Amino acid sequence: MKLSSRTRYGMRAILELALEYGKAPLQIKTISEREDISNKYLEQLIAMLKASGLVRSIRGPRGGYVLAKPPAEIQLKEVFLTLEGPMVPAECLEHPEYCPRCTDCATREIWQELQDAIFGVLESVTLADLVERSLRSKKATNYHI
Amino acid sequence: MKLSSRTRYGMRAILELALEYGKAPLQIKTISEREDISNKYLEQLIAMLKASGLVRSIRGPRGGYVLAKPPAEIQLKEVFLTLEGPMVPAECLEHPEYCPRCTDCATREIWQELQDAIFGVLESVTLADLVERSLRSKKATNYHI
DNA sequence: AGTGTAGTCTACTAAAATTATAGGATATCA
DNA sequence: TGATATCCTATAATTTTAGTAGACTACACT
Repeated sequence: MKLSSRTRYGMRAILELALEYGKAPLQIKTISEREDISNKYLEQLIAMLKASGLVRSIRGPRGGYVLAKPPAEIQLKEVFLTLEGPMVPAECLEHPEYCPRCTDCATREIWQELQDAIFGVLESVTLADLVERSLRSKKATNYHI
Repeated sequence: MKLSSRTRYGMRAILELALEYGKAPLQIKTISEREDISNKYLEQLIAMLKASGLVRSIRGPRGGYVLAKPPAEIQLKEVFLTLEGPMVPAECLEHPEYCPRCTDCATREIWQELQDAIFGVLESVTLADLVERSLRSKKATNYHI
C-alpha cells in the first residue's frame, strides 16, 4: 500500500498551482524545476489534472497552467482520484442469492471501511488548507535558520 | 489505490484459518478450493503469514496450518502489513535545516494522516471480529433461501 | 521399513503497471 | 514570422504482480 509517484508528484504540482492562484499562469518548466520532477512526465500528470477539470491551460508564450477553481473549492479527494484512479469496488456487491464464500463478504466490509476512512481524510482537506500548511512550514523553517 | 490480490487472497485465507481455530489443521488444498485461489500461489502467501508468526504449520499427513494465536489477538493490521508490505514512509522526515520544497512537507502531512486513518481501521478489527461477521452473513444468506 | 501426504524452498515466467523519454504538431503572443 | 509553451502519441525501461513448476523434507500410518 504505497502511493504512486504519479500521485505524489501530481499533488505537489497542483499545490504549486494553488500557491500561485490569482497570479500569472505557471509553466510546466517552472514547476518541474521547483519540484524536481521530470518535465515530460509532469506534462502527462498535469494533462490528467486538466482532463478532470481541476486545471486550465493557457497556450503560447507567457502561457502555462492555472487552477480552474479557487483552492478552497478543490478537495484533495478530487485530485487523488484523478491521479490514483478509482478505488477498487468489490465484485459481488449485489446478488442476495446464496454466496459461496462468506469470507468474501466479511473482508469486503473491511475494505469498504478502509475506503471510507481514506475518503474521510481526503474530503476534509482542500487545496486552500494545504496552501496554508505549506506557507506555515515555510515560515517555520526560515525562522529556524 | 487498489488492494493487491496478495492482500485480498491472504486475508480470506487467514480468515478461513480463524474460522477453524481450535479444530484440526487446515490444508492449503482445502483453503484453495474453498476460496478458489491457485494452490501454488496461496502456498506462497501463507508462507508470508507463517514467516511473520501469525500462522503455524504442521507437516506430514493430517497436517496443515493453524493460527498461531487466538483470533481475538490478531489485529487485521498485522495481517495487512505482512501481505501488503510496510506503508511508505517519507524520505525527508528528519533534518530541521532548510527544506527546499515546502510542498513536500505539506503533502507528506496528508499522507501521514491517510496512514493513521487506515491503521485506525485495521487496528480496531481483529480476526475474531471478522469471524463473527462472517458467520452472521452466512446465517443471513441461508435464511434468505 | 515403506508409502503417501502435505508443507518447504527456490527458480522462473508472463502480464501488467509504473515511470518515465522522445519528438513532432499546434496554438498564441510579440 | 519566430519564439514559446502546450498538446498528442508512441515507445522504452524498470518494477511489481500474479502466478507456475518442480524437486526436496518431514511426518503419520500401516
